[in-house]
Formats: sequence, structure tokens, C-alpha cells
Amino acid sequence: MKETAKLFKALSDPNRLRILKMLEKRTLCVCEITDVLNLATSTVSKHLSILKESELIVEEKNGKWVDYSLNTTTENKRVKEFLNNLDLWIVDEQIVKIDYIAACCVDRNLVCCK
Amino acid sequence: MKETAKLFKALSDPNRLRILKMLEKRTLCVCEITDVLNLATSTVSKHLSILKESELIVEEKNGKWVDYSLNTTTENKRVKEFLNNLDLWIVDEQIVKIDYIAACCVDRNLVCCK
DNA sequence: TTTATATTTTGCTAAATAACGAAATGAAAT
DNA sequence: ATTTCATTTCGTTATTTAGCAAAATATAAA
Repeated sequence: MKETAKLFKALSDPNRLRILKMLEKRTLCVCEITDVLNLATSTVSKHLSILKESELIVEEKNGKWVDYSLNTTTENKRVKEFLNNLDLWIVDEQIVKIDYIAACCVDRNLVCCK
Repeated sequence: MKETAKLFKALSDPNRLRILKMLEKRTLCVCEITDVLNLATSTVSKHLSILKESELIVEEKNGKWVDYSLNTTTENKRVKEFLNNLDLWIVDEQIVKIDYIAACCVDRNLVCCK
């Protein structure tokens, strides 16, 4: 029961939902997500750890970057059901469309190094 | 986006999930739910208002009682998808089985009047 | 109309959460 | 080995939330 509540808690923050929709488009590193959401790096890192805790996303180290992507191969039934129907669960509002474009254009070599 | 987050926030509390599973069995009034969860009446009333806000449940006044039930006839796609697959989303742990029995046995004429 | 009682609202407290900046960590480049 | 830089962790603050008891509301019974 607590595990179920935890999954929904992970999904109960607008910025975390925006991250999931962005990752639907492509894999992103922390600084790229930070750039799109316009939040502090530490805040984004924390959001990502919460999503990872619930198995919604997975990370992969690539040199000095950590790439995050949707956990599409999970065995977790609820996560699988959710990720397979992202369009039902998270309706494409204006902000999602804007994030899609931003996420596609963002380049880690430009937005990092700050 | 905020609307979506709000639905998940409503689902992010263990006691609210227990309430939804109980209502799967049958319609219940506030004092019956209070008796099963062993919480203050005001706390349960607040939980119910949050679930109602997200269209997950509906209320019907019946004399001095207010009966709550799952909003199975909703037009809300996400709520419909969720309620139609309650068994997937909320796994039947021990506590749910106990609540089922308690919810079936509880009688408003005995547990109210306090 | 008065009393009884089911529910909601209000006011409060303790705990959880999202946000930030600064410090710590870890891996790549020099 | 040292520096650089992406990320995480830590410490703090403001806001939200779950819980309770008490007061307010609303409806049924007397």
C-alpha cells in the first residue's frame, strides 16, 4: 500500500510529470533538464532520484554526464501500464509542447559549463 | 498539468487508497469508513473531500448520512481507466483484505451514535 | 421547537516536501 | 597530480499536508 502510494506521490508533482514527457522524446542529462525547467540543478537531481526510486526512469553514466531515460523495459506492472499510456495519463498541454521543442533543441555542450 | 498532478496527489495517500478499495466492495458512509480506518471523523471527511475533488468518488445524501461510492460513471478518461483497473493499481495486500471484511460487516446503526 | 446525531469546517501541531545555494563527490581532461 | 565540471548531498526555509479536537452545520427524531 505504501509502495503504491509512493508511485503516485512520485507522479504528483508537475515538474516531475514534465520530465517524464520530455524523456518520452529522448534521453536527457541533468543539465539539459535543468535548462528546460529553469530550476536549480540540485532540485532537478532530487526530482530525478524520486522518479528513479519508483522505477519510472533509469540512469546511465556516460563520461561526465548522467543520462536519464524512461524505464520502458521494467517488469513493474503499474509502471509499465503507466509508461505505455503516457498520452492518456499526461495530457499534452501547452507547456508539454513547449518542453518537447526545448528538449529536442537543447544541447549539453552548450547548456552545461556554467 | 496541475490537474494531472492533483489526481495523483489524491492517490498518494495510503488511507485514501484503502478507502477506494473499500468502496469497491460497497457504498459506505463517513462513520463506517471512520470505524474501519480508526481515524478521527474530521480526518476521514477531509480524505473524502480530496477524493471527490478529483472525481474519484461521488456522494449522495441519505437522511442524516452521506453515502460515498466510486464514480464509476465518470466521463473523466483517467479516472475511468484507473477505476476500471483498480486491481492493477492497488494490489491486494493484507490490509486490503482485512478492510474488505471490516467494510462488509460494519453497520452504521452500530458504529455511529458516539 | 427542541434535542440528537452525522458530517463538515476551523484552528492548531507535527511531519513531509519543493526550492535554493553551498559543499562534497566523481570522472574526464590537462 | 591537478584542474575542470556534471552531479549529488547537505543545510536551510517556506509551503503543504495529515492528523486531532472543538465548533459549526444540517438533518432526523422526539
